[in-house]
Amino acid sequence: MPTIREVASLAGVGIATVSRALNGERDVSEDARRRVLAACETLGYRPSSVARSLVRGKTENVGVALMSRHAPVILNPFYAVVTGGVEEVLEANDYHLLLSSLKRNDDLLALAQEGRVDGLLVVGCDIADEVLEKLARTGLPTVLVDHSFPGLPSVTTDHFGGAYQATRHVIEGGRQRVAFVSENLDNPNFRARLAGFRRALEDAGLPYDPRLVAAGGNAWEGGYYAMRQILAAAAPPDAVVGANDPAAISAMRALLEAGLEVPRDVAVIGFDDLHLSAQTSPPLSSVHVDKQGLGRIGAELLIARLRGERSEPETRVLPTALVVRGSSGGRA
Amino acid sequence: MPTIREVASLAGVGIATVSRALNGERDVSEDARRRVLAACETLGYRPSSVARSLVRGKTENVGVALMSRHAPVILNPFYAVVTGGVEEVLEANDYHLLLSSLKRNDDLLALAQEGRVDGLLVVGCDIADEVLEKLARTGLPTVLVDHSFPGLPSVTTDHFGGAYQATRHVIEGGRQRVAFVSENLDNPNFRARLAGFRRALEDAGLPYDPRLVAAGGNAWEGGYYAMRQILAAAAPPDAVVGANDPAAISAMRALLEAGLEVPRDVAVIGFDDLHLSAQTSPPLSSVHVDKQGLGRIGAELLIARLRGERSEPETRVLPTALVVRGSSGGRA
DNA sequence: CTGTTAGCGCTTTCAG
DNA sequence: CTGAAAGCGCTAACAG
Repeated sequence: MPTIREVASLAGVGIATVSRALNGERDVSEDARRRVLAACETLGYRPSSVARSLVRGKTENVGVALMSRHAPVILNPFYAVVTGGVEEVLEANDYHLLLSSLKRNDDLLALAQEGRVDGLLVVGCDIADEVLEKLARTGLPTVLVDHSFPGLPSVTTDHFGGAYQATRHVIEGGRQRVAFVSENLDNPNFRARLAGFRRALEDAGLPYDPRLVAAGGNAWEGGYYAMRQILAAAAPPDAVVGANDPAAISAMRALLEAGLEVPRDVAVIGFDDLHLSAQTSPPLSSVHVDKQGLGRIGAELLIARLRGERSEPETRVLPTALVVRGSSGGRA
Repeated sequence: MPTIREVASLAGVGIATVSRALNGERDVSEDARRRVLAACETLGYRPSSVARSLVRGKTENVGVALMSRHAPVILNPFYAVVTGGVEEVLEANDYHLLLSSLKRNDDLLALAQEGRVDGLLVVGCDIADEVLEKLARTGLPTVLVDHSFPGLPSVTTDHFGGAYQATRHVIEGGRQRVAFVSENLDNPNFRARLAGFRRALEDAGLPYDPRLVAAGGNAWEGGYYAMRQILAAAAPPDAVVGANDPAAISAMRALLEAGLEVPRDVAVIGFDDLHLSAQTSPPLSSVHVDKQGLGRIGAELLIARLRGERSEPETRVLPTALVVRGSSGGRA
């Protein structure tokens, strides 16, 4: 790899002039600039981004850290779309995207402190608060996506409101025994969704029956097992709200196996509105989450911060939208 | 951010000792190492990866360049899975993944020459040969994924063989008028698939009718338009081979609209075996492509090269597998 | 307008 | 075993 010195000597100028010519400053004679450019061309020279980063103190890299138990993370249809939104904005702003799937909490701090990136987008809510605390203290510009934490800017979804919408929707369709299935009930986002579900029940004057709420494990099949638990514990519900689409979809399977028909016997609605949800039969109703917007806005927030335009932690909550398809239709 | 100098003075040693202690060399007294580690801890120090990269001449970053007309590229279900495979291997080998979606051919060369990455995985076959030529000349360790080019190591799929399998499959099912629908016929991979299709026809003693081959544009709906073209130009085929799954799926829609039933009237089979293909109704038969394997093996090839273990360009062709589902079933 | 110089933070000889 | 010193390739004052 040629260096700036070789370019300088070939062009017959000093290295500072090469630097100036390449960085588009105007204090360079047309003649010198031409010679420099020509030398770069023949040598195939490009300034080393590493050397440049060292002296300028910034890398133009943004880290996207997705923590998940399911690796590789990019295969998760939710996060893949979020990442797509991030990608779009970073690219438009000439930042490079460093994709990092964190196996251990420690990896995040290492990434934040080794100076490989100018800022960090932390996606998902599987990060321990204690790590977030330390992360905030590093001072590295950071934005949380799909998660929030005091002291850190973030962009999230209106989980409570979305679940409220979904639940009210099935109730308005005439359902009275509404169940809630989830992969787990620890995830803060799922908890918020459950809270919205309960509030909707309450507002409709419907009783809350704990036997109609279950978690079946952190996997695609979680909803299936949750549904079976519910079916085993009580009389079948006439509606099911899934904490997310996979939970709802796999719950449908359990319903089917139990001889229940969707939506005739049981209305089903999911949450997230993944692309694949429209493909099930019957097509799954869902609560639309602006996944790309999450990524896009997260990246925008971070970039504003990198440019020094913003400082105080800012929180953005994206609204949801009810998407009614066949699975939550009225009774036959 | 603390520097090595601060750590050194806090620990009461020279910076060289700090460096040695942190890089696990043994020429450091237990006592000194302990003091250094303690100092790092209290200061929250991590060596700057940028400075380290500059002196060591490597970044531990690997670039993944996906060129596509469809941005953001990660939303493409094929490449997303390929990237997942890459991610898995890079992470296991402590490389960071720099995701780069190239808008212009020029971006690739810039990425290759600015020293931000130690090696490059170029995914997809939308890169101009002339750019690949230049890329090879940069000397940066590079592996092509899902594409090949003389002089560059690569990992690809047996497109010809896969299409041959698919076509023979429908012929063995008793079909005689087999069509081929694609997004375009310029993409070298699609051309290879078309060639496999033709060979299968030939080997079965079936005539090749150009009116049964069409391209409908580079979009999800490409297969739909291609199918309509074919339906308009000739008597309906009794089987359709899609150059990829999206083409096959959208072709099914055109068939349906024309009053043809799948698979009774027309057998349909795709190529790639995307996750979503199993969800259509009837579920789409397809030629399975080991997408994760493409990414995984590409990354392995690159890493071997970065470690200096390999040198001569090596080409790997991954086999395909026929996946029979409902769409290519026998006539009713 | 231009060249010289001093680092950016680290690793790595090279003498102690 | 350890510290001083020399860069890695570049940018940014600072004098011409």
